[in-house]
Amino acid sequence: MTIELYLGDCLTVLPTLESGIVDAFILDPPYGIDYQSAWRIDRSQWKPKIANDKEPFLDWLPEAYRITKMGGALVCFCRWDVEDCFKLAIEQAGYEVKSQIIWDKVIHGMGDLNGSFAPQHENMWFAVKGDFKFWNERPKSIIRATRVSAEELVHPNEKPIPLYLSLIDSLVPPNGLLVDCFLGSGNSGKASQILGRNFIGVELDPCHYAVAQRRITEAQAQPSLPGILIPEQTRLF
Amino acid sequence: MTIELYLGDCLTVLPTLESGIVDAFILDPPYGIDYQSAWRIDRSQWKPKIANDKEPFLDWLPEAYRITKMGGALVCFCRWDVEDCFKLAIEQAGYEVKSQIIWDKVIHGMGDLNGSFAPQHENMWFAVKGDFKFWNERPKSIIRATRVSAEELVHPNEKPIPLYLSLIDSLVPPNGLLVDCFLGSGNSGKASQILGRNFIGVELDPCHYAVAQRRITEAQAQPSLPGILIPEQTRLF
DNA sequence: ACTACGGTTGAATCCTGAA
DNA sequence: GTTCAGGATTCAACCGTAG
Repeated sequence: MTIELYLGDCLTVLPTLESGIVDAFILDPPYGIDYQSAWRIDRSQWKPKIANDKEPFLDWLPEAYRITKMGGALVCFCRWDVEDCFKLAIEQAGYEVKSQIIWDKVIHGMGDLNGSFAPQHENMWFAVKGDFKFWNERPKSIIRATRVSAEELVHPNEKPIPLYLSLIDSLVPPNGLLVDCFLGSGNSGKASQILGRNFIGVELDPCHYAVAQRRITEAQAQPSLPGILIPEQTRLF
Repeated sequence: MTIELYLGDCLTVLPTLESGIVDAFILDPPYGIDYQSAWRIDRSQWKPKIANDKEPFLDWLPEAYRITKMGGALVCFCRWDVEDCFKLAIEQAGYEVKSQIIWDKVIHGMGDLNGSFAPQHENMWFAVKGDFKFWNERPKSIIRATRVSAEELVHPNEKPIPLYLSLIDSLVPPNGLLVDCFLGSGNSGKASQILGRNFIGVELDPCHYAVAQRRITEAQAQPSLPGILIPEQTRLF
């Protein structure tokens, strides 16, 4: 098993990688950043309501597609209010979107307290290049995993390790290669290491990179991990 | 409490209603996927297709918006692969989309067995007209409710009563008015009756209308109802 | 009252071959 | 070429019945 970490911009790192080598991308790109996008897209087709003229960052998609192998996959986190433009961009890069995956965060967030449902989920698009088959069991479209608690949080949009464990176990076969070019907290890499999959990670921010590198390379003996939640049933009405 | 049921097209019934009287719409329009339910070898057991289901049906939205009161709400079911055009149409009618609600069906469906996550959820858009406030508790964005069992199923895409109970309880205050102009099985009306909210229902198909009418007006003494599921926690990894 | 067990089903999707 | 009908397929949850 190999783990490679790069400090740098994915737009410069991805082009250095060979075509058709990646079994799966699992990543969590910025939902809205100040960036002058080179992405050519018919804006009349989507109406992202992103504050401060910020835009979803999508320019990495064509390179990601290039280095994905035939039969490989992509999982891209996105919030419900920007998911339509992510979906369009993923399709325009060449992928076929096959499923919407729901991360059930178990513990809800805040948002508009009076006029919106308490946000207890986040979305992912599952897309494939060519003829994808699950190497093992077929997973389900809802994955329950408790949010990382505020105290342990090292990155503002950190996703929990059990969530990554579930996704990686479904999508990356043994000896397969996982790539995350928005490493953030490094949890994708840590989960990849736990499951023994090959991993390439890229992170732009030196602070986040240092934290991620420490976490991924730190002692491999892991204590008990918090789990994916299998719900049981109780009556309410 | 009043319950009014109309046999007819919502495009002709809605215009006869007064403006600004509706607290909430909760409805389940044709998705536009031309789905054949319960595909089985024994053709006599096939459930009927949905009428007018070649394309998402959206023309009712402007009239729905007109008769919604300021501070009123709309919940519209849709599937993940058609939700973007529903969202756009809801916004174009004048509503503000505030939340994506996930119905966790507990039991997954079939779909592409090799290359898609087993579909275990359906989506709803929650949208408001003007300044909406929950009259009671703030609900969460994921609602778990087991699919209607096959024997009781009277409509191919019947949604379970506990799901409606949860939504109505959140969105329609006591003495408020709920409207569903795609009545189908009539479960929205039945749930409304159980909770004592005023209700207006419209259904185009005479067969579905007859069944819905019988169910809604039948003896009000209800036995114990199956429940919304509150998941508990189990470790997997 | 509880457990065990068999039967049934799904707002699917792909593929093949006919029309 | 293109549309359409029909057959094959998974698996966890649920129901009813039997013990």
